[in-house]
Amino acid sequence: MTDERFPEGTEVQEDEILRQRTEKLLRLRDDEGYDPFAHEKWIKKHTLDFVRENFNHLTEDEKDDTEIVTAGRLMIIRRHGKATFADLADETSSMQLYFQVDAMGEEEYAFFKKWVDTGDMLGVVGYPFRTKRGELSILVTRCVLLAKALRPLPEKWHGLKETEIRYRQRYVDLIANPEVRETFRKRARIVSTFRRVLEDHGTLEVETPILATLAGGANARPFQTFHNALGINMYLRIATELYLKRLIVGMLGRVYEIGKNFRNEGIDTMHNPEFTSMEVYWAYADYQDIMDLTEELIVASADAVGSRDVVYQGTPISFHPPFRRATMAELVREATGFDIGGFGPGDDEKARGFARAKGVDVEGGESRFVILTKLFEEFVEGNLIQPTFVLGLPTEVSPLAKKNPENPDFTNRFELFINGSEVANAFSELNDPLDQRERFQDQLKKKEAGDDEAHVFDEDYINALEYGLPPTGGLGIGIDRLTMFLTDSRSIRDVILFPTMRPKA
RNA sequence: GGGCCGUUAGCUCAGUAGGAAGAGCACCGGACUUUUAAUCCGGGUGUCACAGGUUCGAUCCCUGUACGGCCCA
Repeated sequence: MTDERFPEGTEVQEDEILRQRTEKLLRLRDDEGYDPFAHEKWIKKHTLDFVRENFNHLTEDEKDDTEIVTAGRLMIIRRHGKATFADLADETSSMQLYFQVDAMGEEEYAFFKKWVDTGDMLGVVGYPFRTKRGELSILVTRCVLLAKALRPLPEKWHGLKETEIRYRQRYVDLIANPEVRETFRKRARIVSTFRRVLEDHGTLEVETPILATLAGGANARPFQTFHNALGINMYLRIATELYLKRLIVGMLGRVYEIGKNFRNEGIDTMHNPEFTSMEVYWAYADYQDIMDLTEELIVASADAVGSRDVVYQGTPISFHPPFRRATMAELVREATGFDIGGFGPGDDEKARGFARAKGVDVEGGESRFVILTKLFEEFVEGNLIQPTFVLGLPTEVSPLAKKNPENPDFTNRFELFINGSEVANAFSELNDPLDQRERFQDQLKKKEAGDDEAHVFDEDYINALEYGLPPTGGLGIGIDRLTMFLTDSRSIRDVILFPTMRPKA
């Protein structure tokens, strides 16, 4: 259906409010010669927060002579004939506006009354005052329609709840739910806290390829794509690790990268196919130094968004250092009675039997170290509610970590768990190129045995190690998950502005 | 991948043991110069997610599909 008053090709929506508002916009242009979309800028001198902070001293019925020039979105209008109250919201706050024919003049007030609707973007000039009822307000002397809203705002009292619309049309969610804006501000504060702490430690921010011919550095299936000009398959990175360590070989000393990784796996409340991680590598440091750094980053983030005492979905979580530190072997022994120390090289089947007896799914070829890891995942992980460093992960599941010289079956590695989820992973980096080659070969065997999440063999990375990687400590932290816990967000989608969604239709 | 739940007006939600689809807010028209979920008078704006089936008749019952949510793997 088309209408000759709409530009060629414009589809007139069936929605009644959209149609009315669009017609109103066209009448505004035709009848008044006023185009709200013609404005290029507005000199906004004051935020609503500024007004609130600086004129809070005003008492009932008191007005200040400071001229305020501000702007924002009109959220709600209360019309009373020749006077109108409205709530204006901007990026900092919101404030009541008072439009009065005496203060604005007949013509200007009539224009406002006839053409301005909720949702519109409005430039406002006026004076701060406090109403008889005690509400700090702006007495408007002039208002300028800066952009017209053709679609109605969601319900003023209940807001927008429908998760599907909230995620797909985040802009509506952000308009309707100010607490969502606050969550993303907190996320930004966490990220900038990371940058500040890392740079205070002399760490250089770098950028490494997202698009590469190999996707290494983690156990995960990558997204595949194709480069037309080169005629080759390429992958989206699953981790930044191997590139960053090449930079340590290249004598950059301390480097970090904050950016997106992509893993081709399922979506749930803890996983989004693209997520943000921070990885950092320090030359000459070991995993103990990195544990201290991890604690510092997380405590500073908690401070930045509010408090070290957090309640996550009803569960109190304390971010007061030091965090608990325990080895995987200890934790599994406490939880299940499985003592890895009692299982020798020939005891893999015995270990599998133990796991089967505990009801764990066992395929048949697992080593006692894989069984230890499975028991950890099954019986320990979910109970680590308070921040806990889990140390001493088996070498077999840590192909990039340096072995513990006292017990080479285990590595100098830790993972940090919060609320039962892995938030950080760190280790003393394996820098022996001969050992690294063997580890990659083990991974290759796993891949050939059908594990399509096994690490890829990266020959150039070995080449880099052959030039000499100094002893190095490295860390990866999942920014999204940390943000969830620090903002009491139930789903990872609540801390990602535009989460991955299946297209409609 | 499996199980459970959801999808009704722009938004938040009712509803029908199967008989012409409802409320509040929003929106439209009118009144109103201190309201703040303003109030008062008048107006319902809908492909009941989609496609089949059962039935005289389906938003409701059945099957399938799509999208979303939660739990599990």
